[in-house]
Order: sequence, then structure tokens, then C-alpha cells
Amino acid sequence: MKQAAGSQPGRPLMVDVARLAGVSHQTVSRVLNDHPHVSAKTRAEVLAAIRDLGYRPNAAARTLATGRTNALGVISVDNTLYGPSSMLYGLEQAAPPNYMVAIARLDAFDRQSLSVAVERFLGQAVEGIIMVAPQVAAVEALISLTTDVPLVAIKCGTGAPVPSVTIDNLAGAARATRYMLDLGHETVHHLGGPPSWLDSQERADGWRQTLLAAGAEVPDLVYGDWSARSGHEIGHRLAAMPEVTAVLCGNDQMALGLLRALAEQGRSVPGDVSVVGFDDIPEAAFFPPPLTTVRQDFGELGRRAMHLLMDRIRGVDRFVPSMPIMPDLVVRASAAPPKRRGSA
Amino acid sequence: MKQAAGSQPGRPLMVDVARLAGVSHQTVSRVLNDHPHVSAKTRAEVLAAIRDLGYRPNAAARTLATGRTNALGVISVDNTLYGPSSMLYGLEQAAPPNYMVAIARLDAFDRQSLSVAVERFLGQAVEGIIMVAPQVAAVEALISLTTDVPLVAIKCGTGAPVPSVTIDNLAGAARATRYMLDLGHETVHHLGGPPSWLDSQERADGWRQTLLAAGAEVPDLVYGDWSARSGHEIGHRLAAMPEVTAVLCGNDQMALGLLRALAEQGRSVPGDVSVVGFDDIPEAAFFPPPLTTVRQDFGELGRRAMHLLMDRIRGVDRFVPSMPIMPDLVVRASAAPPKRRGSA
DNA sequence: ACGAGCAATGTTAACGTTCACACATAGGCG
DNA sequence: CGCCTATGTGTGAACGTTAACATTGCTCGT
Repeated sequence: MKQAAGSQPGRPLMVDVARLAGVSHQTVSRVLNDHPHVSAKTRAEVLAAIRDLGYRPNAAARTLATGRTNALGVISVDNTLYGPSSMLYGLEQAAPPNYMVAIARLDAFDRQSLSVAVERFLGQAVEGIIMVAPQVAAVEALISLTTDVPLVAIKCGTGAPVPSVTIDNLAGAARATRYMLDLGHETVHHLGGPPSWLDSQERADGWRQTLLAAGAEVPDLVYGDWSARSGHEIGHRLAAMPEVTAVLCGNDQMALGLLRALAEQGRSVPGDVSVVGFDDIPEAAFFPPPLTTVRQDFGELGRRAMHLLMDRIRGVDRFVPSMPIMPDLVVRASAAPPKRRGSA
Repeated sequence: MKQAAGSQPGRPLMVDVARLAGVSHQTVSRVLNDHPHVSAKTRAEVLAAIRDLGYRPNAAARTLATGRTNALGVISVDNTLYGPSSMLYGLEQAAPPNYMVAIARLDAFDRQSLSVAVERFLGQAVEGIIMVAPQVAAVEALISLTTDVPLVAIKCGTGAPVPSVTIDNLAGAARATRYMLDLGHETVHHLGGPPSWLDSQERADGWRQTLLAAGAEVPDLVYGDWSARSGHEIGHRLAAMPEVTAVLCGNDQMALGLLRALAEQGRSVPGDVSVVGFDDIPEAAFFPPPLTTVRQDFGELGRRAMHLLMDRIRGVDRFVPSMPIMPDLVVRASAAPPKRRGSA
């Protein structure tokens, strides 16, 4: 009981438009795809017919004929985190309006999960994939992945076998560390993010290198899991150490937890301890005290990744390695000179 | 220069699989779609051929033949906010694995923008649309929208002309207000979210009704914009009013800003002023002081919306209006009895 | 033992586009 | 003046799958 072509029910077809406009279906197709060699008069008539009928081309048929799907896939970690969600925002914003952006979330970045997600997207025939892959394991998983669709990674480290865009975490951490050193602190402690994340590693490197370059002692590195909870827990350990006068945190949430722990142990900020965060989430300006932090432009990162992907899809293999985005230091009240300078 | 069917280059086709397995392409199709009437032996052979060839069915062709696209659209506001991003998480989680979830972000919820977004999804032939539409204007825009695909809305208020799932904001606000009243506060002030959001209205209603029921005075309502910044700004006004001893905030971010403002003006929490938030974001436990707040299960909300949509897509019009999700009051340190009871 | 009925498979025709041509008609140039 | 090119349009054949129907060979009840 299929509907006869051109009959009343169902959506209008291209032939219906053609009939109404008094042309062939091919001419309608030409108008739709902005092909040359269509007279202005004909084009106008076709357009009118399209409007009158409320015609909308069938995406599947077009895809079948052209081989292009106008769909992109974004694979991401927990989009509840500030970074990833901001990136997603940028990605969606920069996507061409006629493209569909599909999302898939990954719990773990092992080869298996990643492969499943990619396979799923390939099944939907996306034209390209963007991977928000900040974890070390993701890089390894990527290597073992053979894909025929363009893939770009966000902040995947420089060693990644795929094109990627990054933020200069190293420079950001260095700048923050330098700042506290310049304030007069003998050294700076670091409450890092999970070591499985590349961002954590890079930020830790920037911190370490800066200390070494300044001839400062490099304290043991402690790892949190990005959450305020972990910052709080570790913060209690840090707060108990009198030699701790300055702490660089891997992100602002952990900084919040740390601030809380310091407050609970009666150590004032920035009086006794200076704290600097990372990310500049919108709430950072209202922490107790307002947090000095390293601002990252995640939105821009997303936008760049999308542009890079579209370039690759369109075959524009311009070999611009895309300079890493430079973060800014936002100075607020949480860092200050130590109470006493020059004490050994 | 098209490739001949079955020749070396390009992806393998169904006929290639059929040839290798020694059956017809239709039998391959049957295996792929779990149709009955395929012998175990044949099925195994086909499966083996599929594996050997690395065959993957062409989604567009399947869509063209079946009319089903296995794609869903999610229209949402700023996914940087905690609520929306958590919901997106739940949505993605509950989506059938063979479905593609596409996203579109809206800056404003006027008829125009909404129509554009929906139109775009319709162009991609999604099978259903989920709208995270917490704003009043969205409801109006929805009414003027004629869609032939199933649409469900999240927290769209009860007056919405489409099926929707909601959180019981009213009960949550009532519970929080009641809690502070029971603590001994004469009345409770409310720092609400933007009045254009339904959540704001409902929470304000819950607050107002509870005060009225208790015979307490209903103070003027003040509106923020969900941001800590707005909470801070308005907080300064509130902090200057000595009669303010208890404040219910529309969300946790504004509560943070308020806490900051109170601290800046030397009013202690909960000593001088009690504060209760809304949402229970992960950071709330580490605010100064830890925030008593109304926890909302946004993830569950997303999951329910997805289930509801899938039911409608599959034609299961079970008329379950889906009880609103009941929020919990999480008691922490930011609310306490007032210093002096009974003072007028 | 013989047709009914069902399991297992094959054959052909959609699905709604775009692509590769073929075909007119008109203008420019030797 | 006729040929060659460019413009405008139509015709038929893909694109790769699933749906509908046809066909074969069984088993089963009587």
C-alpha cells in the first residue's frame, strides 16, 4: 500500500515541484544545488513551487546519490566539566549551519571504548570526527585506530598521530608559577590534576621547569581528580605543612576545595598561603578569596578544532600546525607576597 | 569513472557479502536486521563474510528504503550551565545505541530562532526532537510550531502543549523555605533566577506559598541571572538590610556570589544570615560555608525525557504523565537558627 | 500418499536524489 | 554561411538498501 508518486498524502517530492513549475526534476535539482545554467525566470518559478508545496529535500536520498552526509561526530569525556562543555559550545557554534553535530560521550578512553564510539559514528557515516581527548590513553588508542574519515583531536599533546589543536598549558603554568615566585615565595607547591590527563602533565611540566629555572626547590607533586572534593582532601594535607606558602592548582574546582581546607585549618589566604587556579571558571571571582587563576579560552579551542576539521573534510590540507592558544593570568586576591621574606 | 560493483576499491557492498557467503543479498539483509527464517548455518556464514570483508551497511540507503533515520535532535540553551549540561549527559546516556544524537544550541528562545533550529533538524530528518526549554518564551514558541515529528520538552511547565518531564521545583523551594522557617526565621528572602525561566517562577511560587501558609511576611523578590556575579551584586543590597536573616537562592552559583557579598560586609553565615541554594552542584559542599541546598537529579530528568521520546517515536502512546521528579534537601552548614528568636 | 502450511531463500521493484549524458537553441568567428 | 562553443533543459541510469512477492523443499495431519 505504498503511496503513488505525486499523489496527495505524504511529503511532496521533487517531481511534484517539477510538475508544478512546468520543468523537469533535474532542473529543480539544479536550482536546489545552485548549479549554473538555469535561467532566472525558471529559477524563480521553481523556487515559488518549492515554497507553495512546502517541499523539503530528502536528506537520505541526497546522501545516497552524493556520498556526503553533512554529519559530524564529537567524541568527548564528561561534558559536565567546565572545559569540555565550553569546547562543545565552541564546536557547535563553528559548525557549518547545514551540518549536523552528533555527540558521543566516553566513560573511559581505552582502545575498546574509543573504537566502539568511532565505529558507531562510522556506521552513521559521519564525514569527520572531533575528539576531545585530553587523556594520555586516548593518544595510544588513537594510534591503533584506522579510520578513513578525517579526525582531529583537541588537546591531545604534540605526540598525537592526528592533527590537533591545543592550549599552551605549559606556558600557562609557567606564568602562574613565575608570578608567585616573583611575589617572593621561595617555592610553589602544585596540586595537579589526574596524571592520566595530558593537561595535568603539561601544567606540571610548566610548573617544574619554572621552579628549576629559578633555582627553587621542587616539592613533591600531588594529584587530585579535578573535583573540589579531591582538592579539599589533599588540601588538608597541604594545610598541615607549614612550609607551604604558595600552591598552584590544576583547576579552579580543586582550588576551591583547597581554600576550604586551608580555612578549616585556620590558615589565611593569601596571608599565610597564596593560591592560584587554572581555567577561570565564572565562579572563580567569587571564591573566598577571589581566585587568581589562568584563564583558558576553551570556546576558541573548539572553534579552531571545527575549522581544522572542515578544512580537512574539504581537502584543504593547509599545513598550518595552528599555534597553541596562549592562556592569560587573571590576577585577583588569592595570591600575595609571603608574610616574611627571606626566611630559610 | 564510477567503480564497478564488487570491484576492488571502495567499501564492500551487500552484494559482495552475499557473493562471498554464497547467498542472495536479501538473505544478508535478513541477517543484518534479525529477521526470522534464516537457518543458523546460513546466518553464521553471512556473519563470517561480513567480518572478513569488514562490511558496514550504508545508513543512507537503509534510511531511504525504510524511512527511518535513527537520528534525534536535542535543542538546548547554554550547555555551560550545570543543569542543561547534566541533562544532556542523561539524554545521551539513555539514547538507544544505534541512534545518533545531534545537538543545536539556541541563544534565544523566540519563535524565530526555535523555528530555525527545528527546521534544521527536520531537514536532517530526525525522528524526534527533545527540547530543553526552561524558558517561558519557549512555551509560546512551541505553540506556534507545527511539527510532524514527535517532540518532548524538558521542564516546560505544565501548560505546555507537548509532553514534557519536569522537576518539582515548587516542592523543592517549599521544602527549603519550610526548613528555614522551622529553624526559627521569621521569614525568608528569595534571590530568584531570571523571571523568564519557568524554573525561576516555580521556585518563587513554592517559596511564596510556603511563607503565606505559615503566615510569614512575603518580602520583595529579587531576580538574578543565575550567575555568581549577579548573586554577588544583589547580595550586597541584601547584606545591607539588617532584617534579612535567611535567603533562598535560585541556584548554587548565585548563592556563592551572595555568600561572598555577605562576607564582604562582615555578616557571618549562618550566624547572621542563613543561606540555602538550589541544584547541589558538586562544588556546593565546599562553599564558605558548605551550602545547604536542594539537590536536583538532572541526569534522571534527561533519561526520562529520552525514554518518553522513544516511546512516542515507537508509537507507544502510553498516557503516563510522568510524575515530576522530587528534589532532596541536602543539609550542610549554611543555614542555622537565627541568633535571637522572637525579636520583631 | 497428497495437498496445506511453513521454513528458507531468491527475484524484482521501490525509496528520492544527483550525475552523466543527450539534446536543443542561440551567438561568435572564420 | 556553416561550424563550434556556450547556455538552458530533459532523459535515463546510478546510489545501496529493504519491502513485497515468488519459489522451492519440507513436515504434518488425515
